[in-house]
Amino acid sequence: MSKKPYYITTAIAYTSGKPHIGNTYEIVLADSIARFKRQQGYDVRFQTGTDEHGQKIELKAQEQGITPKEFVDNVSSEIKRIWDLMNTSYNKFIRTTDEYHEKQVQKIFKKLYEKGDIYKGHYEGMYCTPCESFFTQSQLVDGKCPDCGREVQPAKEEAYFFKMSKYADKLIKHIEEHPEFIQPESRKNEMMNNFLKAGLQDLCVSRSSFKWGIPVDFDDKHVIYVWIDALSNYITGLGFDADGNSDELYNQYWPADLHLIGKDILRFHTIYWPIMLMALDQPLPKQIFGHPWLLQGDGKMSKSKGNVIYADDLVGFFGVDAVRFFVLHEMPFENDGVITWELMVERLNSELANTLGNLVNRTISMSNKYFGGIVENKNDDGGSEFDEDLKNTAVKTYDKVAAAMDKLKVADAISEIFTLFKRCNKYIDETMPWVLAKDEAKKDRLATVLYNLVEGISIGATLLLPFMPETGEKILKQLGAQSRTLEELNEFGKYVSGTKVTDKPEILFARLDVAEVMEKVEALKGKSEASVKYPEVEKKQEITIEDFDKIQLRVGEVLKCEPVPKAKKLLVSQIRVGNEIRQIVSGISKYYKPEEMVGKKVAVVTNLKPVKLCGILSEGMILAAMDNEDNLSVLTVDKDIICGSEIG
RNA sequence: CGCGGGGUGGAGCAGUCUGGAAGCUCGUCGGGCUCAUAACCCGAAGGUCACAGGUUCAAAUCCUGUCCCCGCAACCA
Repeated sequence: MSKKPYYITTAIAYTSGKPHIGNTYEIVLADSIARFKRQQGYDVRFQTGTDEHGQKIELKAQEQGITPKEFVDNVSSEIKRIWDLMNTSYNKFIRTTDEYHEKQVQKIFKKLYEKGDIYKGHYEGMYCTPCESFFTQSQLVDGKCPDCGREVQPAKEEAYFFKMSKYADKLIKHIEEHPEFIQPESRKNEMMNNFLKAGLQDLCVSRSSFKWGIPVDFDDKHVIYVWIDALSNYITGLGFDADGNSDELYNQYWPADLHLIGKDILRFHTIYWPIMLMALDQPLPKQIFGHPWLLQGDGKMSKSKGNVIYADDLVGFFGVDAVRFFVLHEMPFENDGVITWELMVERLNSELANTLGNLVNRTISMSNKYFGGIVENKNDDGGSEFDEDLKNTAVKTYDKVAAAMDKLKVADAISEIFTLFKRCNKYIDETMPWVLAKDEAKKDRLATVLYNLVEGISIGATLLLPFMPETGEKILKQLGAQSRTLEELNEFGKYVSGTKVTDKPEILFARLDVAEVMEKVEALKGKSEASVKYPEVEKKQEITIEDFDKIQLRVGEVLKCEPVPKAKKLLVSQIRVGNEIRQIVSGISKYYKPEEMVGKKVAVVTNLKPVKLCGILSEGMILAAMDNEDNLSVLTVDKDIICGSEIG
């Protein structure tokens, strides 16, 4: 009897930097699903990897003075290290710089080109020659290059386009006929209404503005842009061949059962990717789940805010399984979840240490104390109804977990398991083993109570394996329980009567003190801050004193300042510069209240070409300094000096 | 009228699609117990489900409008 295949993938991680806990969440989620499916008897293939091309990487490598390949080798192995640290059971770690992948991507590109689905066209826009970049009209700043401020010329660049519209109707039909295709369902409507029904534009699938990518083999001025390169990983990782000589693996596992991705890239996976597959005459994946994000307490995590939480740090404090538990349990199905150190500690203490750890510990201690560790089923229910209730809960847990997992509600699945552990704790209070122990006549009853407990915990621990593999194993080992199949979880009493539990129960999760943890976290933060302190000073082109002299700087006094209606970031100031009064708009409302600005003597650029911002004329610029942590300070003069004075 | 998410006991969230006694975790208070990691079990207090209208026998849930918060986009000269 051959097992049913189940192919699950995560998005491949972009190798621009170290992944934070939000990125790590995805792989853990996928891993728990993969492990659960294996437990259910599926032949699971689980693929993850790294997406390693693109301009951003080219630039970062350049900054560090290494080749792009060296750069991505470093980051990719770091990502892999963290995936391994999280104890994830992927079968395949693909890198988009792997040779077989690159070769197939070229073939796919060529095939689609020959078929006519990809055609050579032109990307039109305004071009800045020194920056080698295209901009749309709306991106231009004052009609000039937004990066360097130089003149731009209207230009056309050759590029390849994918005829998306050709397949749009077919895709719409597919989505409508397969309600499970896009999950959660609310996202489906978003995709349909915003993109598909509005009409698909042809997608630009090549670039010639940078080199770090897979070259188009029949036109080497171009590299293949991220869509075709990255998305193809799901099939190239199985040995797909565009000419029809695919590996056995491909036939076995494709189409994928589940693409697990972040909600931000749902569009690419539910529109571009299916269309690519249609163009290749390949079946579509069965389901795509755009999971929500894991956010840090004070807003979205970002390196510049210095509030990034990394998986390694968390694991260092709490251990792998506690972190797995946290991200899986705390992440709701549709809305973004929040992670803070305090919350982490709270969960660890209440659920893991108190409910679970303590339960295992007290059960084993009692077995040792009363029966020298031997757990025997004497089938003495003592005439109580508690046994029945406990058994019922235990036996039904698997079905509840499975039902939740079918809907990808991993958090709910875990909650179900903990409901069982809580039921076990309650059972102890109901049956009061310590009272039974005082009565020799109730020895069989006592034995039965402990047996029921051990059996209940065994069932829970087995169910826990996909989510917290190490913990599940540890518990089963401490109990001396044999591994069992899922069918055997629907039956109470599979624990072998007469087994001896460990005589030295190990603490599974130690309680932590929030204050102490926070102290250590602060220390950790301090350390990393000290080492990354100063911002990099990028080298701009050298200028002469004459160039500098072109800029006219003056001291100006803010007479009046108010917010710009309809604009979030802008303040408009009336500034006296010598004998004239200028109106200047600045994007500083996040940092200064209008009344704070009034009276300040600030540095002003007075010969900038006036522009309109949100409909308001701005005649100059107030100079301000800004750091990486989102602090901004306007430059003021340090002695009282008359406004209009020249700066230079 | 840019796009989207959200406002539910002190905190964090579920419930909203498919109306039908307001639920979970933490915290607080009271009690029980002592096998255990000061843990476990029971009970209580605490909510006009942002606000205002509407539909309905019945609204946290459906409809309309308003206010507030948070992302993204756009202006950051």
